[in-house]
Amino acid sequence: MINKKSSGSEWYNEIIETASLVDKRYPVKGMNVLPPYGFKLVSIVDSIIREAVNSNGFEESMFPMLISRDQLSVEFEHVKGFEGQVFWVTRGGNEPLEVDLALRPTSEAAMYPMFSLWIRTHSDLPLKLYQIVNTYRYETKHTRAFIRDREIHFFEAHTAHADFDDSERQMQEYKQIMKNISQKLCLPYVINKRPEWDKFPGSQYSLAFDLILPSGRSLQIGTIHQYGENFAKNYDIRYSDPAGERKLVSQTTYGMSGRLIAAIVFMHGDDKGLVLPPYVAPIQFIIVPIPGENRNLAKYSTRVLEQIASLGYRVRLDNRGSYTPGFKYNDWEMRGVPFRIEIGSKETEGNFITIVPRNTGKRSKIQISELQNSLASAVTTLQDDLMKAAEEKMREMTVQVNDIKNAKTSTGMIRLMWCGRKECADKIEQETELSCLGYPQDDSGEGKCVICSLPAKPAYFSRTY
RNA sequence: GGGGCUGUGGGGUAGCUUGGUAUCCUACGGGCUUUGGGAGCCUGCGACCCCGGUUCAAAUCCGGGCAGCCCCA
Repeated sequence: MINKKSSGSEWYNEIIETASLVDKRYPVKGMNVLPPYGFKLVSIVDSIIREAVNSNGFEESMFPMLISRDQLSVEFEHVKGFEGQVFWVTRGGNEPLEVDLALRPTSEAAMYPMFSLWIRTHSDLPLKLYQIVNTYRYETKHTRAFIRDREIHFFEAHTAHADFDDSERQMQEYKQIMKNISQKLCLPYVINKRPEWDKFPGSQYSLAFDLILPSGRSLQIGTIHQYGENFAKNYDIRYSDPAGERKLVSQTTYGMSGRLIAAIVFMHGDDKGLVLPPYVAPIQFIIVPIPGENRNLAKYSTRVLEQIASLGYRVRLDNRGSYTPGFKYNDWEMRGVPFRIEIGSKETEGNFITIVPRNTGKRSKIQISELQNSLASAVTTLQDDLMKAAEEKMREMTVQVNDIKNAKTSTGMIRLMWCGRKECADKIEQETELSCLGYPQDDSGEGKCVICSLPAKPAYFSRTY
C-alpha cells in the first residue's frame, strides 16, 4: 500500500481500485465502472441525500438525458457557459438526426420548459423537485475518478418560488440540509461565495461547500445557486399571483456529485486503506471467525450475525475457508469496514465478542447480552471521532496569511484579505498558484487587500481538485 | 490551455538501448496440510493496448490512434 502522506494522489488512485470502489479499466475516457462495493457506497450516500431532502418537502422526479438542440440554443449565458463541454448525439442508426441531441451537462434546459407548463398559479409554488441521475460533460482536462468524470453521478435539486425572498429562504434551507448530510458523512466544510467570474452560468450568485483535504487541496463537494428570475425569463416560467397578475418565478438549485465519495476517501483514509464512517459503510460489521478445535464456532458466529442484522446493521460473516484471520483483518481494513468482530474459542466460551474499530484498532469485549447498547454506542463514538478528526485536519490546513509572500509559501486553505476585484484576485492567483474560492460566509473580519490595500474582507484561496 | 511520462497474463513487473527463445512476484483453479495479524508445499491456467510502416523477422525501431498517470497555466 502506498503511503498516504507522501503521495496523496497516487494513494487515492490506488486505494479506490484496490478497495473495489471503481474499476478504471473501462476503455472510454472519464467513464468508470462501479463494482458492487463501490455502487453500494454510492447508493447509500444517495439514500442519505434522499432522506434529507424528502424530509424538507422535495419530491424525486426524472427528466430525459437527451436535450434537443433547440432547447439548448436559447440566447442565454447559462447555455454559453456549457458550450464546448457538451456531448452531442448526431446520428440515429445510419441516418443523421434532423435535430442534434445533447447529453445533459446539467438539467435546467430539460426541466424548465416543463416547469413552464406545470406552473400555472401561486398555489403551484413553491415547486421543489430533485433527481439523481448521470450527467455528461466533455472534460478536456485530466479526468479523475469521482472528482472529474465525463459521466457524473449527479444529485440536482431545482426549486421555483413566488418571489425572491422565498428563494432566499430556500438557500438557507439548503444549508441546513447540507449540514445534516455532512454529519453523516463526517465531512466538515466552509461555505464560500464564489466570485462573479466563477459562479454557475446563469445564476445571480453561487455558494460552494468547500472541503480542505489533508493534501492541502480543496474540494468542492456541493453548490447552491440563487437564480432569481434569470432562468424564468428565458424559459418563460410564470404564474398568476392572488391578484391575478402574471409574474416570473424565482429559482434556486442545489448540486452534489460523486465528489462526496472522493471526499470521504481522502478525508478519512489512512495507510491501511479506506476508513468509512458507519453511516455510509456498505458493511458496518465484519465478523471474522477464528477456527480452532471449536465445534460451536459456526453456530455461534451465525447467531451473532443474525442478532446484529436484526438490530438493523449491515453485517457480514467472512466464512472464506482459504484465508487466515490475519489476511481477512487486512483485507477488510483496506476496504474501510468500520468494525471488525473477532470470534474464537474464548468468545464462544465466555459468551462475548471482541470488537475492533477501524480508526483505533483497539480490541474490546462486548457481552452478548449487551450487544444492542454497546454496538449503538460504538457506532456513535466512531462517527463522532471521525468528524472530530476531520475538523481537526481542516483546522490544521487553514492558514491565516497577512501578506502575499506568506501566501506563496503556505499550503492549505489560505485566508487573506481581498478587496473583491478581479485584477487583484488574478494577481494573487498568478503569484501563488492558488485559486480564489471566494468569501467565506460566517466570517466578519475586515482589513486591507494584500495587493492594492483597499478596504477588504477575508477570502479563501487554495489549490483545488 | 501547455508540457512530459507510460501502456507486457486479473494486478505488479523483467526484457526494449543493440529486432529472433517473454522473466519473476502476486492473484486465480485443483490437491494436501493449516488458521488469535497478510500460512506452506505440489500442480494448473493466463500477456506483449489498437491500426499502419520498416524488416527475412517487431514486445523491442518509426508514425498515428486510444487509454492512463504526472507537472505547469
